[in-house]
Amino acid sequence: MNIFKGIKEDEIKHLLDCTNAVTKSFKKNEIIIHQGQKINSIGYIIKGCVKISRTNFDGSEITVAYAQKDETFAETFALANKQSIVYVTAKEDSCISFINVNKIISTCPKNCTFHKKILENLLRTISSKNLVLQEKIEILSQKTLKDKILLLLQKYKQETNKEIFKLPFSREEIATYLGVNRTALSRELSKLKSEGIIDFEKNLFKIK
Amino acid sequence: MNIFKGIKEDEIKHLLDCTNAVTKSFKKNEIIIHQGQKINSIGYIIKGCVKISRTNFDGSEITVAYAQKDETFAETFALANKQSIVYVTAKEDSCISFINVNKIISTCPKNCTFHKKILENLLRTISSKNLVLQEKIEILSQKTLKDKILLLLQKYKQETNKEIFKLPFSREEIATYLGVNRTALSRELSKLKSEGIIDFEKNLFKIK
DNA sequence: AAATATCTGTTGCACAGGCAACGAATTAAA
DNA sequence: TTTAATTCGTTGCCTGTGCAACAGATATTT
Repeated sequence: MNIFKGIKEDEIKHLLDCTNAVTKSFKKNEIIIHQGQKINSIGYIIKGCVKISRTNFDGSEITVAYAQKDETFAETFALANKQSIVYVTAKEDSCISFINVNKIISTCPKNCTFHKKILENLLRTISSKNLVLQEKIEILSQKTLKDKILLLLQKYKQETNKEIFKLPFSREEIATYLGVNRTALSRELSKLKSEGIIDFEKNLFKIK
Repeated sequence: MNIFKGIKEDEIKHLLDCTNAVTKSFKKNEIIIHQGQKINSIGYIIKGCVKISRTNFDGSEITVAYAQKDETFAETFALANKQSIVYVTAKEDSCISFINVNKIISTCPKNCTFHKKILENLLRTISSKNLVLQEKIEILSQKTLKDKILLLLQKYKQETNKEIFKLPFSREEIATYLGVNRTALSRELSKLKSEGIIDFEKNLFKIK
């Protein structure tokens, strides 16, 4: 699901026109949205991959999510016309279209027939983000690190639907996502491996 | 914000009609939505208060959120036409209208002018739920129980905008929400009190 | 190739917090 | 009022995990 699903190429172009969408390029590690920045446009990833995170009050970083090509971000703040509580950085060289959300919601002056479709897509997009957040909450709610790891792996296994699946994150990133210490993660992974519960080699994992 | 915001009483009635909404009553502690139940309607709370939670794979309970009068729940599952991964129970005697979400999205056959308004409201509702979930993630991402408690209290203080504010939850409920052990919560609360960082009496709290 | 930086795993130590057992206080039921 | 049930706080014990320090592996730069 993405906001342009079911909409033809030329209609997408038309839409980007009639909403005065602005497209920008960002280098790897460049900040796309700053924490505290007032937002009125959603970001649509034309090319690349971004990280959505926030600074904890103790200064540490909390990873909220990752988003890739064809996905959107900052919908929530754009809809509320609020300041962003997260910052968004380019994980690799990326290209982003910023689409004014009010122009999506309001009736198109040119009376585009696909406006309604976009609105419905936006609804479904935000809705599915909700599910993603709930999954993260489920993982974070696990009492032990062992359970957090296993749940995360299970979800990835389901997603990829493969016996051996790849986690596209560094150990540090996984630890941050789980909200735990990196070395504790390494220790627990090794333990799970020695217990024969999982197996892994670099970023390839397997649950037995 | 709720899905009927800005819509007149008689139009709401009209809408409930033209979407064939069904209204049901539930006793305290009665289950409104079961885990695994196929959902195609959103729940709109006419009266009462509900708890949204889920069963962890170890059998323990994870509280997702609470919802009150005029608020909605299960939008996410209804939109995806999916099975619910949460169950919803009445915290007190409640009255719920179930509104078929497809009838909200599709153009109204009677051509209601407020249909568009509802759709926009629904969008904003789901969007703001997103924020609520993110706040919970922020709390759960705190490394220590102390930080979790303080962040929770700060958020409630902000919400109520009062020096002394009430947490409408039992200790057990707070602990479940934070994903920690109840006695550990009590211990930490007492410690924070003795350190002079907070003060509390039953459910009334104060941050110094 | 050599030098440097980044990533990952290992281990010792300390302590936060889970769990069990208990008692006191409060509320509900008989 | 008495009894039972629920809620809340306290404490001892023990395990899980954060942290620091380090080493080896891998990737990047010069």
